[in-house]
Amino acid sequence: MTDAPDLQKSTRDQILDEALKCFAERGYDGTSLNDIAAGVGIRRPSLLHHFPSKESLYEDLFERLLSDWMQRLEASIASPVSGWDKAELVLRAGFALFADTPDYVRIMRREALDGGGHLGIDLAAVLKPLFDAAVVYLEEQMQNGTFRSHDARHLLITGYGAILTYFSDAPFIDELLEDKALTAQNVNDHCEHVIGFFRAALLN
Amino acid sequence: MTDAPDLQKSTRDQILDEALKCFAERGYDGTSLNDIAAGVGIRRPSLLHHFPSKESLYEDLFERLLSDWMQRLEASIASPVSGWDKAELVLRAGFALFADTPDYVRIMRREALDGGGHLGIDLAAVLKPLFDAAVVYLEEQMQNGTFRSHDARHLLITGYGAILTYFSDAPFIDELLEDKALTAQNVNDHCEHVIGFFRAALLN
DNA sequence: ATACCACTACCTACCAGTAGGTAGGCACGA
DNA sequence: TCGTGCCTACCTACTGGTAGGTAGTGGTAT
Repeated sequence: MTDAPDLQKSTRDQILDEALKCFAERGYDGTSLNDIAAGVGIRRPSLLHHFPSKESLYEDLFERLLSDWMQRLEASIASPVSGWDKAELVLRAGFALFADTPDYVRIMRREALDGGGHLGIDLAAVLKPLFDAAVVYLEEQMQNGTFRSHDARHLLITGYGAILTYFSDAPFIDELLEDKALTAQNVNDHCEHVIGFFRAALLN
Repeated sequence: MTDAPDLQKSTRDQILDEALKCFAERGYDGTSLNDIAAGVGIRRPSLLHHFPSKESLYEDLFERLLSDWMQRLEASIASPVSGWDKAELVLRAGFALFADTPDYVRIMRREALDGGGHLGIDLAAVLKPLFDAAVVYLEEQMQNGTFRSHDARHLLITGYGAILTYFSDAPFIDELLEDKALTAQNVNDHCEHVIGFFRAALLN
């Protein structure tokens, strides 16, 4: 409980930080416990003193990030604005979220690629309620003429892909842009672009 | 799509087929040569009789798929239509390409996630000329008023993410849609949606 | 104080299992 | 007879995980 000036993070937190980096960069199978332990500066058995297994370490990490995301997203979803402003708010919240946690994004993307199957947590099941709520919202806006008509489900999937990709594929996009994708400037440019693009597509 | 009778397929081609499936599903590190060999019905050393190493098998596969893609894309890019029709043509060509080769898409996505680093081939370097040409084309269309103004580079990245994601994350999207994402019907729906969405965003 | 105790965090040494890859032999068709 | 295609047997390196030991810490009874 001594919340004194944290000169140094606990070993456990250092492990989680390093694991996040490694899993994001090289994936679950591409990361060995030795890699993580070495990054922290301890031996593998010492790491396994803090987490009972590789899988449980990954699950801890994954669940923590997922609940972080849900909290932040729900905060913006619950806000009382409406119409385009709400869509823009959520888009901006998503961008800010991803920009803050690009390593999380890559892990999520890897999970989506694998179909979430290789671990206990079902990513899609957690996100589906949000998805369904967004579908209802979009269809309302389309029906009352605020938004142009699109297929709400496919629209959401398009938006999901458009935003997530910029962060998950950052190493690739670096090369296309001939510049670091994740600089504050470039992230901001992409955010403004996506919002402008969606506005152009949805509003008359 | 309807391949020639399997009886006629060389072992080498069977290996390439099985490797494609495995690498797409579980990634490079998640796939062992035993997995591939077992899928073909031979032992691992027999597989290594056809390919000198796991890495070279992967590279063969990857280069083959990349040149397939380039061929098909260039065919549609070279067509003499212009304005929105050209954008639509290329979008449709991309969709058809991805729909035909969803396993390739997942491998490409994995490669983009890893930054293409862990193998010799530089995906971004190959795609960059296409990217640059598309930027020039879009900026022309925007300047002469055919398209609304957007940041061409970010627009392309958005499009890339929107289309690729539907195929790469199919297992995840299955659950959101409560239906198989890759049925002909759903692929077609998504294609029409994306085209409608881009048309709405680009045309006045 | 001091001796004892329980506990944490780390270590070395080791395990069984599996990875990619090699060596060498056997069957068979040109 | 030679090359191809496949095999079994084996190698080394590394995986996740375990066993057992050792510092250091902090509380507590003497």
